[in-house]
Amino acid sequence: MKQPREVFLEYLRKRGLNMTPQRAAIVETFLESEGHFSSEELCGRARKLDPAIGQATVYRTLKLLVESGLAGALLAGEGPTLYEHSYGHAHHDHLVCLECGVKVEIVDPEIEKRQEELAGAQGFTLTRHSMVLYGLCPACLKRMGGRTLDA
Amino acid sequence: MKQPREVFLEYLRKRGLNMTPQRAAIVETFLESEGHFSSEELCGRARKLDPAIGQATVYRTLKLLVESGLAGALLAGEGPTLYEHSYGHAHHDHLVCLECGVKVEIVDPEIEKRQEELAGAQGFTLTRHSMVLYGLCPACLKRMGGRTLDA
DNA sequence: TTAATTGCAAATCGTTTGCTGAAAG
DNA sequence: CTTTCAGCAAACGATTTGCAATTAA
Repeated sequence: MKQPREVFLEYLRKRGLNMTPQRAAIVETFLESEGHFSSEELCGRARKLDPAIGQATVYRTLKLLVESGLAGALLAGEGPTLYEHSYGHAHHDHLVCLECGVKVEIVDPEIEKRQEELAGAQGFTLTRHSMVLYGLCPACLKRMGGRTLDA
Repeated sequence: MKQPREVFLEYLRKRGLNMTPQRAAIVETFLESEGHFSSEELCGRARKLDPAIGQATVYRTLKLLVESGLAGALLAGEGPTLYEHSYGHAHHDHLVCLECGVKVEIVDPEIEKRQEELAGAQGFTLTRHSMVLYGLCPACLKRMGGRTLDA
């Protein structure tokens, strides 16, 4: 499997785009970041490499990262879009705690298979999907005791 | 099963809120609307009953409709939030065509069950979930022939 | 009378875009 | 040279909010 930087460079080449110090810094920062993070967070981190980097450039580069297949975007209904690594990662869905926001990645071939079947039954060809399960994580469940949830 | 207007009135009462002509017009319009629609669309329709209704009031009333259980909100990653009837409707997920935007509602007890299992395996208690399958509907599939999709 | 409600306009928030100078090939 | 880029600030779209003037109970 090619390494991510190579994938990105190839993507740029294919599109007739250039590598620049800013893009390099952002990609570098992206590759070093773990979990889920927003464009703004990434910008903050990238500025440690180059304080002059603009938020707009980060947005533009994130778009390239997504298109190149290195990054995945989680359109959170609430708040900013979160990004994550997607190169070399199997597709996964998310389990989110409504209290503390912790996110757990889950994979289930059975659900994936059923999704294909359901789509097929309607004559659809699936491209992608998003599934997010919301609830309470074990820690919050314990911490809140039996009280109701209405955050 | 109580009728929706009654449900809404009870909800208002319980919260110490008042019924007003504007709320009545918006609820009425909501109940007559089918499928998925945005706050703005609903506002446009409600103005046929009362042209002075403000967009802000529609947003505020939609929030009440959701809280009362009459409406469900689809946090579309793209564009405005779409609303639909949820009172007396079984939970369902969505199948969306990336080309023409048509939305099909799907229900599958098997997936619902599997979701509970997956969440339980992580110690989570599920409150709700959202699942959206994206792809091409039969019509677009045919219309586009074998061409690639990169809209 | 008294809290709830309205419409408006201004404010937010995340994200995109127009612009002008700078830089990559 | 000729695009492509960068950074900035202004523009955007959806939604929320402050406010002063009504209105419901």
